[in-house]
Amino acid sequence: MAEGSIAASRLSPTIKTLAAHTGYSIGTISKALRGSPVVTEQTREAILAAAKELGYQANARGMALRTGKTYQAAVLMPLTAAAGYEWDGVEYTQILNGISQALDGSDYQLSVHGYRSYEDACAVARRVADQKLSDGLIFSGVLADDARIAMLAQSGFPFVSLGRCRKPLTYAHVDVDNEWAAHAATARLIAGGHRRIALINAEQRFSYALDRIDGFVRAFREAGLEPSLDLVAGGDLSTRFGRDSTLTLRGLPQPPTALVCVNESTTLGALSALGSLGLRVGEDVDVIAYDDINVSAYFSPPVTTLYQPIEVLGRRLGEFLLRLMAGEDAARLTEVFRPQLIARQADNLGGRLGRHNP
Amino acid sequence: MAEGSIAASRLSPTIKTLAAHTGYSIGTISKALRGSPVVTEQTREAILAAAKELGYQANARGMALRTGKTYQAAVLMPLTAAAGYEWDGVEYTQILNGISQALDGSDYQLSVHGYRSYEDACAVARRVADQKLSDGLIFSGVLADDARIAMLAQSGFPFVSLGRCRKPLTYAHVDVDNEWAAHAATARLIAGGHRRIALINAEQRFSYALDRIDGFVRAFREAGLEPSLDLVAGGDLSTRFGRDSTLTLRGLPQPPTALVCVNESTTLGALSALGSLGLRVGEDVDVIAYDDINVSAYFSPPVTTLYQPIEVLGRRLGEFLLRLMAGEDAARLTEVFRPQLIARQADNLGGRLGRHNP
DNA sequence: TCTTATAATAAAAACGTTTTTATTTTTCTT
DNA sequence: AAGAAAAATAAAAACGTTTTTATTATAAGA
Repeated sequence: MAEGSIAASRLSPTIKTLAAHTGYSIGTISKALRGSPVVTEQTREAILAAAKELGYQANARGMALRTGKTYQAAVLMPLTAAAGYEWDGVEYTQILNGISQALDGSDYQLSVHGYRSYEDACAVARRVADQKLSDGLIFSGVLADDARIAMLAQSGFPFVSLGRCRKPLTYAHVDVDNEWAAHAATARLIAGGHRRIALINAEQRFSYALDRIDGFVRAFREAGLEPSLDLVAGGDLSTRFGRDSTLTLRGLPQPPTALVCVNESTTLGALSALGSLGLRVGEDVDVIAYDDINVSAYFSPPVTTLYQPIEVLGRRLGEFLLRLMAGEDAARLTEVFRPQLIARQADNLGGRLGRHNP
Repeated sequence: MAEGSIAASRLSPTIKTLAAHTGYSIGTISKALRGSPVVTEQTREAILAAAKELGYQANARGMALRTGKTYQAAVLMPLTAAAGYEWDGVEYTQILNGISQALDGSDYQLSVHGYRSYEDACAVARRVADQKLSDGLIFSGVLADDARIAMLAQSGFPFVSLGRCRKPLTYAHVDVDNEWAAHAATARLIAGGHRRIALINAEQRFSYALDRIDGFVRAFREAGLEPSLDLVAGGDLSTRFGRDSTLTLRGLPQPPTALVCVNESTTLGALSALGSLGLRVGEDVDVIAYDDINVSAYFSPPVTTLYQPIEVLGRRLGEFLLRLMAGEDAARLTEVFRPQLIARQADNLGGRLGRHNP
């Protein structure tokens, strides 16, 4: 008998197998499995026992067809195949890591949709929502005025964004307090005596790039100084960009004495540039980096960072999406993280400051 | 009339909508859409036109239920949430990138399944295959004797592995010629005069770790030398491991004068360790790194690497999986890539070698 | 004890496809 | 021009669920 049921379960058991095995109808089986109160406790137990014995697992496609749900949680992932940009998006592993952890144990599978440009991302988001390719969506790289947020918020499709746009819309999101972080880094360098401070930043269409400039400017203003806005470089956040922009900035008549780098990729490029210029971090130039994959400690020398493990944000993204899909109100599903300052350098050039600033 | 059809397509059109619109039966519609030869060219055209007009997109769940296919391509992704290991798996973004590119335009969606240990990976692989959660599977981190390969090859479930096991099985795979790469790096250092060479390697249960030791040993043997096997360190490939093992090795009575690092993460750790020991790359110690995300050029100083963009492997993984799922023979779907040597250092300590080797 | 309400379960319909079988229409033979 | 063969299409069944509706068994009320 045991062998019989094992043989029968060769091709995985369906609700019909359970029906045949228990004598109940498939409708009753379904209700018992879903925990409907109309079925007797005794019946449910018998069905659950049979399900366990046969190793029954509900067929996701059958459920999906009937309920209209997909049991998929989609993530938009930037694809950058261009040579020299291989570092771009290294943090995505950690984002997916976090989301995957959050989804673990839920009924949802994680599916990844690549995109190659912002326009592409919008098109993919629209397709996912229109065709109901998933029950919810997560994406990052939010613009100041982001069409995805506008579109999805209006259509009511569940989504959580990593980053906030600058429109007064209500939507679930997770973000880093970039204004605060840029302010903290800049203020620290100003306190160390720096006046010519560079900000190696993202392109200004990105919301977080603007946030960082805001914080950068505020730090100067609070110190009663004019911000060195001519030293704000905007670009893709590749290692190459970090290197090139650092070289360019250091070539100016009044070069920066300190750098604020907004991710680890640009930091690596900046350090590479400083190295090839023969400048030593902590002596000739100070660097403060933003770090989300805990890599700055291994640079030589280790640099001061604002550290916020992005995997934590990923986990929260996943949590929020699950809660959103379960019907929770998007307005309550928002969180902004403040990174932690990890001081590894004095940030005052060991006191030798003042050469460029009388 | 136009407004009517647009209004009707509010909730996406199904095959029934097309039937009503064209007057044909749903069976004929289906056949026309699938390109069956039994339907008249004229009919097909009419149906295709209607499909286009209404913006018809086949419902994946309906197809999946009927055909038993899932239209999902699954990837197993290692999750390492432990602090200090955030760099672990940075290359996964590029792997997913490549796979995603390959899948682009196909009917398959990319789904990601996380795992936390080898045992977990086996369990997930089994679940994916048993429950038909996807039509095919891609995974990496292959062991010398890998249960996933054995299991999947036997069951006939389509899969492509990134890496080869050491059992004589037939299965689709993509790999780097690790034996060749380790040999190339080691031979180059030997030619530079080095005799005490360290290999910062993965744990020896991994197939590629053994491959690298093979190449390492072969280089010594070909030079008529005894391999410095006491300088082979095995561990997780984290930055921390790279740092710690370098510190340990350099503390030996006869420390290595050169390091071969098997990925960029360990390289960063090793360079960090050398920096804090006050040793300069290219003067006190030579380093050759294996690099798959093109980052070594930005280290200070840039190190010589064996470069193989992993995104290319990812793309091939995706291609192979598609072809496998289309029925192609696994035996023909294998490719081994030889990385490119990018010389950025002399690798002979600028000639000052010989101190440790009389 | 006989209705009647209620609880428990069974049966049927539906989700959107593909595929098999049945029917109608057309074309070819003679 | 009638019948048979072939072609084209329609109808029905099936995939595995959930949900609605129908039926049966039980309990309550008089």
